[in-house]
Amino acid sequence: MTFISVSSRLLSFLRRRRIGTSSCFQSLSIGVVHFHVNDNIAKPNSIPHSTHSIPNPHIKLQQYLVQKSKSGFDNLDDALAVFDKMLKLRPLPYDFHFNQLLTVLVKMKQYQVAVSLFQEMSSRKIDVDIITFNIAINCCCHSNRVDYAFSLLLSAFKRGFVPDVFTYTTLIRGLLSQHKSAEARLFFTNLIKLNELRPNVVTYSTMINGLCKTGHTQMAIWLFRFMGKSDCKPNTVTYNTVIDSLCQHGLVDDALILQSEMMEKGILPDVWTYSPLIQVLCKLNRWEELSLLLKQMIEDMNISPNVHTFTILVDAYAKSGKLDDAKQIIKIMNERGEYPNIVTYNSLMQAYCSQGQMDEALDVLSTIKSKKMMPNCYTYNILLDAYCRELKLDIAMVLYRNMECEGLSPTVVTHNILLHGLCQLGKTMEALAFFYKIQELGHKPDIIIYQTLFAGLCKSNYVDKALSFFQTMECNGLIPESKTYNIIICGCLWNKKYNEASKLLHKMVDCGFSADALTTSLLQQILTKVQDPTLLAMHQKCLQSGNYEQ
DNA sequence: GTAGGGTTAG
Repeated sequence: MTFISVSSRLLSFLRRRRIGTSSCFQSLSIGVVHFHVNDNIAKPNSIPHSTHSIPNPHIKLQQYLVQKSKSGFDNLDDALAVFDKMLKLRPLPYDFHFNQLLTVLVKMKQYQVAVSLFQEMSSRKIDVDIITFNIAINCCCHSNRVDYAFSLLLSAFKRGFVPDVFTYTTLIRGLLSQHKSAEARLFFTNLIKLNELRPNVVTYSTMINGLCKTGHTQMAIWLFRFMGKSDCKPNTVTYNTVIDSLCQHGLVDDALILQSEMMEKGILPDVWTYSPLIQVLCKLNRWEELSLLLKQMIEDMNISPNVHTFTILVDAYAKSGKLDDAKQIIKIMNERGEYPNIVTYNSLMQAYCSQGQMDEALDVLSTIKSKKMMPNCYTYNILLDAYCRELKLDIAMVLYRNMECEGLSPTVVTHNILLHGLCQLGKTMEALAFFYKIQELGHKPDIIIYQTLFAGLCKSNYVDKALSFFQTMECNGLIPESKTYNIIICGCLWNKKYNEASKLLHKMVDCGFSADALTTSLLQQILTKVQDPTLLAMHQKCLQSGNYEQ
């Protein structure tokens, strides 16, 4: 069942409810209670007022589940065995016992298993409540089955349950996580209009986060400001979400203003408030402000950086060539018990690689292994890239084969690094063979792989081949970017193929690309060879907009 | 029982 069909049915369901069908829901609700009373199997269906009325096996079960909700199950089989035992228990455990078990599975991220148990419970007509439905709906959303989540919502309606703010917030998050932001917005506003939902701080924060993540930052900020004027004020999570989004968009000053604002309002920042701010200040080389912010965080607010925060610092120092500072951070991490993880070590490794200190980089690999950590694809890609840049393709290839021995599947990034390495060495035919080979292995080339291939082919004067692959790429549904055009136009000019270059520039214009500095320069070169009024107009437009580099 | 949870590679 698709979302659209479920969604439209749902909204009509809600509308019907607004037009005086509340009695229908009431009777449905009574029907559910009636079902419990007359059922042959003795099944308690609501939480008893005191523990005196809970049968002894249920008390033991509850104690066991409370313990498991803290520690989790060692493995899935144990959880399933408990479920089987619960099914055999007479009288049957209460709905909240089943909810407890499902919640443990959620904590173990066993979403699909939880949904299966929910289905099993439904088929055995075991009593559930709206919380059970909410857990199942949440699990569907986490498994990217928002369509099934909506069909569960319909089932809940049909069984007389009244969805609550948890149900709707979960579904909104599900839609947003599936990039269905338009549907989420419509769902959210319609529910409010129909008085079905009174959003709480989690609902608003969920919407704001989803809007930020789907590129609707302005709308997210509008909603955030709307919240500020409403009865439901933003909390730390809400502020963190917006601050993070502003940082992602490079709007660090706005983010810093928001961080001051939250403190003035008495909303305490946490480590997650500071991490994106730290990251963006590092990126912009605003070291003095960074040091003030770190001082505020650690000394004034008494917030300790976590592994994530420290890793941001290691990476920033590494990228700025401040290798000693990066090493110092690692030392502090070890002293404070915030031990470096694979990401931290990868950043450190990159620092050594960028300085050409390959022996030290390999030492980091040994450290990773000695600490019983598993190198990941990033680890190998960093090393492979460094060796390729040093034109040591043989070593890179050995490492590439090593990846598979360690159970790591090379990614499209790995293949691009090697393809680039082959092209750099002028081994164009080997590069082409490698390009075919990765496809035979089932890897789909992306736009960057194609760009590497085009650059390699053009460099070796195989521009016709590059043009032919350009068509193949488009047939495969990949949309060229302005960089893609620039590479291939540059190749055409290099090979004196002015008409082909001109055609590509026309195509760029037709596709709505505006010329950047490189395109403008290429355009100028073509105009010295080809008389073309359209390109001339384009070039003049570029010069007027100041989009030109010598 | 619902939100954030973002760090590393081409």
